[in-house]
Amino acid sequence: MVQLQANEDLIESRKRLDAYFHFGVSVDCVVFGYDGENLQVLVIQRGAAPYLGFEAIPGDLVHPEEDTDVATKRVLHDLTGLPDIYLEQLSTFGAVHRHPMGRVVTVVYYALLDKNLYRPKPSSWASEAYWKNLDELGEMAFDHREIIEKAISHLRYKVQHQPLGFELLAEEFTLAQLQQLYETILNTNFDKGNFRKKILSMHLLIPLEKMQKEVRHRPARLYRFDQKRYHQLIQGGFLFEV
Amino acid sequence: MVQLQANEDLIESRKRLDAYFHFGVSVDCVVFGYDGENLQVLVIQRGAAPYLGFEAIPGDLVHPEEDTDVATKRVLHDLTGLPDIYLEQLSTFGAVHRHPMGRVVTVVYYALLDKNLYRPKPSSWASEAYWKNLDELGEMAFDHREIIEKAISHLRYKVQHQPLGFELLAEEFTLAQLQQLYETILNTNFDKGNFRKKILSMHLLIPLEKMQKEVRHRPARLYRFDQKRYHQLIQGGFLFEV
DNA sequence: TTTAGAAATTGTAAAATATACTATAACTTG
DNA sequence: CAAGTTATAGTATATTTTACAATTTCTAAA
Repeated sequence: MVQLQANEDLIESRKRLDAYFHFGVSVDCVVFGYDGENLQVLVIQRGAAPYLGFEAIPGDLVHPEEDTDVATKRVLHDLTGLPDIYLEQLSTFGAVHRHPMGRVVTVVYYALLDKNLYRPKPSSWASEAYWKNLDELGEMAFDHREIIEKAISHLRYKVQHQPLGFELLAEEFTLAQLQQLYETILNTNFDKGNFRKKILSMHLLIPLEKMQKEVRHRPARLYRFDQKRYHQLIQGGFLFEV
Repeated sequence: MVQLQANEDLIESRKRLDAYFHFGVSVDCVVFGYDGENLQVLVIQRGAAPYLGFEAIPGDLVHPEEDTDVATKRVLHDLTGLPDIYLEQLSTFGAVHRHPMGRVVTVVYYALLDKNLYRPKPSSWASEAYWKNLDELGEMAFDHREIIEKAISHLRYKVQHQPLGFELLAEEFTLAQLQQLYETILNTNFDKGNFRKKILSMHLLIPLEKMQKEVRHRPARLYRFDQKRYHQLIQGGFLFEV
């Protein structure tokens, strides 16, 4: 095995490279929610420079001694009060002048969640935190508009090949609710009977002995997504497809 | 529209945040090649500290005034002589101690190419540049081993839903070559006749009036991938599936 | 109590695809 | 020309998808 160079050499090299070590790194979170009708994204209003007063997605600089994955959860919690939810990395944006205060490369994560489970509360330098329909987005801070667009197209693609959608629904849901969600995300229509058959044939849903309540028509059966089964199936080469 | 804060305020904020601006950002490239039998990855041997003498994937620090996308092409060219090929961003690795010389967050890109078209030549601080079979990888510099693993599983996934594989073959190829490639990447076997029918039924291949040469048996027809047709089809909601 | 309305759920026949083979064609080399 | 090797075409069956139609089950109004 090859030896690492002695420590003094490293320090020497590092001095030569000092000009390269003036980047900031930030994390930004695109958090998707769903209100039963529209796909939404969590935005904050900035109470600090730059872009004071602008809408933005939750994000902030990474601490010098902090993994980016860890920073994401801290930042999201600090700004919006959301707890430790599952975030997946989307992409990194590294254009030179994307941040007015210096060179900042941002690592973008995204998450999907059931709106009814969490209520965002602004804190730290976020003066507001609320949900916004995708088609009502206006100008935003930095390149956040572009970031959201990329997250949406990623979501559209991914939702067809992986059972992501369930994270946007309550734990117990009807097939019609699931179908409505897919129709919203993918902007299409499915045949009711065929959608049902397709989804049920995957055996990824556990039918419950409970029915929908408070509807003015025949109530539908409630289902729950079978996470464990899904992981078993993909082990065996199963491909999810809507 | 909200006004940006005055410039002096920004400078003041920046001073408070200076501790956050000591990151380095690097780019790393996982370049896949295919020799007709094995899937391979382009590695260099490091001729500079740290990890002097170790194998690594081509990568280096991003310049202060350089987009990450641009840096990738520069770095790959500087180290291996490869020209401006198409690279796609894979993921970003941001663990605190992944680089011994300081905090370096790396943005990883990957590319697929036909080995016969380009011959890597080491330069700059790369003392060697060569192809290596995936199953012959040993210890590598930094977290590059982990990076390659992630790139492989990404490739395996992606190749099933997008016609990526063609970039690993010569421009003109036979159906058997294409099948062999898919079998290698996905580590399965397809029925010859059925694979042929499936692929041809997508109408993504242009049959040429040319035949394979220099084989000791009946020569096969050559095909070319129809990039234009593919883009038309996905516009209309077409889903590629092997 | 009955009935209309609204979905949920089930069923079905035809069309399209996938699968497992078989048969034949076209080339090279001895 | 025969043997070897792979390409290509074909086919019959099983499976899945699709486009509907029919039936069930609830609420709310009559």
